[in-house]
Amino acid sequence: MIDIRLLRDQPDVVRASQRARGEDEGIVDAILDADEQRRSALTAYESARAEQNRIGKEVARAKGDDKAALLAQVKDLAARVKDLDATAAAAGARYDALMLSIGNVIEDGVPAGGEDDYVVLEHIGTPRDFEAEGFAPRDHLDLAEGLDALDMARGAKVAGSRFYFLKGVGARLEMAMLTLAMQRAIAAGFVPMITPTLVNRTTMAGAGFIDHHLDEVYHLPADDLFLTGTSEVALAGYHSGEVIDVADTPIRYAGQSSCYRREAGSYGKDTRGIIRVHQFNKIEMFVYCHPDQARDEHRRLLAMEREMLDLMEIPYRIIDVAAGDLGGPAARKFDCEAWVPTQGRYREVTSTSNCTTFQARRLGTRFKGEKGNEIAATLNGTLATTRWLVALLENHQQADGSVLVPEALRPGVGLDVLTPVAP
RNA sequence: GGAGGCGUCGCCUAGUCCGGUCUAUGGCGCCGCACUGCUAAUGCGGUUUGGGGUAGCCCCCAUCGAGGGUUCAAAUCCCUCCGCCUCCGCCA
Repeated sequence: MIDIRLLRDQPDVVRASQRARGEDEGIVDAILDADEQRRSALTAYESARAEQNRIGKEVARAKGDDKAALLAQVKDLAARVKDLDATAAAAGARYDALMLSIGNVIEDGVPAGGEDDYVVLEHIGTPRDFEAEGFAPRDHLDLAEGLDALDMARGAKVAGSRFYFLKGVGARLEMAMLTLAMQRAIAAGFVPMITPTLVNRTTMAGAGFIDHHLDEVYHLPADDLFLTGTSEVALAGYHSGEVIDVADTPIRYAGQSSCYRREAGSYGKDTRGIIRVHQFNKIEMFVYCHPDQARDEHRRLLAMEREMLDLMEIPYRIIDVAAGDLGGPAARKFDCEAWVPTQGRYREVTSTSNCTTFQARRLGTRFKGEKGNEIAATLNGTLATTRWLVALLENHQQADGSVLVPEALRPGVGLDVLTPVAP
């Protein structure tokens, strides 16, 4: 949720943000109008209620005829208070619905436009020239099956399409990668967390996934619990309703969890291998900080992602995601995209968002500031995830189907080279 | 799944049986002031959170786990839900 005071004081800022996102800027005036109505309805209710409270105290003191007279007088008032309360509640509900539907105000410098209007900030590393090396690269699924590292067929048998088993060196590679990511996060001052992957409705809504991404979320109706698509959800809920101490120093968490996504609406997309799956693992960074520090903290999360990708020794680029592709809570988002040789293009492997106070306002996460309690800022970013295996396998493959393990992962995997097994 | 207990303004706690004087008691902590070589101790005052009104001093509304209901009036009565604790049952 955005700050209503910003919308009242500088509606043009919000209009410009909506325009850049390609969304309706008329909603700004709709909200201002609803806010006006809500406040006048509230004032009407509150003054009637004050009158009722005042007479109520007289009733308590009065006796006999006086009391009977007062009761007769206040009976109508009680009915009127009830009506005014209902009116105010309805006006409040209209206002809330509008406020929840508007996305965060974008940060200065975010490219305008939609999915294809991103700006490439930097390329790191150079894709290998397989033609010059004299062989055609195999895709990650071929490679992984050759290494007996991945079993898609049995994943489908046991759970359905887009499920899989990571097996043998596949499991070892993922565990080594996740462990390295966690160790680096700890070294950088992040508090390691293993989070709940099932959360209640309140938490899911607070993180913003019920209003906007409901189709992508697994729901367990018997218990009204939701499987989370990222530990961001649990980490955002962690300090909900609390006053935390981030006036000077950010609180930084690194959450490890399995992540679950329905991938509804992506039928036919990325059906080969593990690029798009229903369940995967991820190390997610999540930061609470003073709003004034959010921008710097965002760059710090990006730097963490870069260092980790550098250790994977894979070529990647960094993009500044366009306003229309940000998602509601983000004011700015940087994605790192790794080179996938067999697709001849870059694919998203990390994503870091600065949600400023948008998410925390909804979750009620505050800190003691100079002007009393203020809303904290939240940020998140990927430090490692299962999809990275695609880039690791494809970029480090050799002509014989073996795969070199990057230096940084060798201690964790316990191998320098992953070698194909006999068929 | 069953039985019982509990949930009060940062923490602990009184109040709930029997609705109104609850503007929620007291302690701890915290903040300010006073006193005191310094510290400590002591005394006095302040200290829930959110919203609305106001130029401002301030005023008003809501808030006793959450949501409904009864009533002129609810921390207090009724209903539903949530969470925690104890015991029993079941159990990858």
